[in-house]
Amino acid sequence: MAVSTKTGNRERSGRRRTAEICETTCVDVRKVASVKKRMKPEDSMQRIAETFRVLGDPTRTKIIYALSLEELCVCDIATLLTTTRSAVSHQLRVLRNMRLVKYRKEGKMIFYSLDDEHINHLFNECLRHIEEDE
Amino acid sequence: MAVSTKTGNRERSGRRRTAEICETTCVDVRKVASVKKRMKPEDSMQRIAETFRVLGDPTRTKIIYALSLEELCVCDIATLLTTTRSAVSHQLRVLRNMRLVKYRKEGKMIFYSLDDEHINHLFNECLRHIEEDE
DNA sequence: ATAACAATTGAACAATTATTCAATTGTTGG
DNA sequence: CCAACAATTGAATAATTGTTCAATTGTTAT
Repeated sequence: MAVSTKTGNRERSGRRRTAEICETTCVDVRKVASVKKRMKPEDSMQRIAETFRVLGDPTRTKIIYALSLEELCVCDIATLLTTTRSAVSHQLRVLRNMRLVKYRKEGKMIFYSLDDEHINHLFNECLRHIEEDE
Repeated sequence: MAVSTKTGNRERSGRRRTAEICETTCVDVRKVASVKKRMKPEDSMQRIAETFRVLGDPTRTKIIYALSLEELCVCDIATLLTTTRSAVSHQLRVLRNMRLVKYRKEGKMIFYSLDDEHINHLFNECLRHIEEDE
């Protein structure tokens, strides 16, 4: 949770004045204001963070990559990743909620696939990043 | 942690046979084998996941975006995000370890900036994804 | 040298979250 | 209708992790 530092959270230390000055002397006020103006709105940032976070779990990462190759059912994915159907199902729900995957019912089986091509691009861009240097 | 499901982890339920059959009947063995062959190696997956995970914290997301606009010192960032220098410093370390940001010393101040352009691309691709539908 | 201060670091705490197990839902075939 | 089974769901547990506070490091100016 974001908490303001400038407000007196050092009241009890007895050296309030020094502490407060310290908070601001090195700040380039003009620069900070300029960047602040150009920042994306808070909720956009939250959604970006959430998207990355969802892609940032190894199990989900693998599910996404597998689905970029082929449409698969829950059982296929569980077998592929050597984990339980339950674990896969839980993670698929997260991916569904973020609209990263879509599904198609066929009898009692449900086939999952990627929701759109952006996710593929994101993935490839990330791959390029990690494969690039050294 | 990945744990095999096929091995008898239902031994005590007394209905082992049924359970085991259930694990495999719906699996398209051929398809799974084909996907498995085309999957990236385990350590690549881990690094991709880790990269996304690091980008997936709101504080870090904002730091990254801010640095894509301008080179900033720790104090600037803390002011911009209304948080403590300590919190920012901790997160910058994470970003440094992942080689997502680089820094430059000038006196007792340290200026941070993005390490390469890939991160910008990743970010823009993600923005396009969240801004696209509805 | 010493005071001032930007930045880092470590430990502790609180919160989030991935997996497991068990139970349930919904669909198909006998 | 009932048995079989693919998939989902909820609760509990264990592990990870972000922030805070306090202390420390390293640099500059007096």
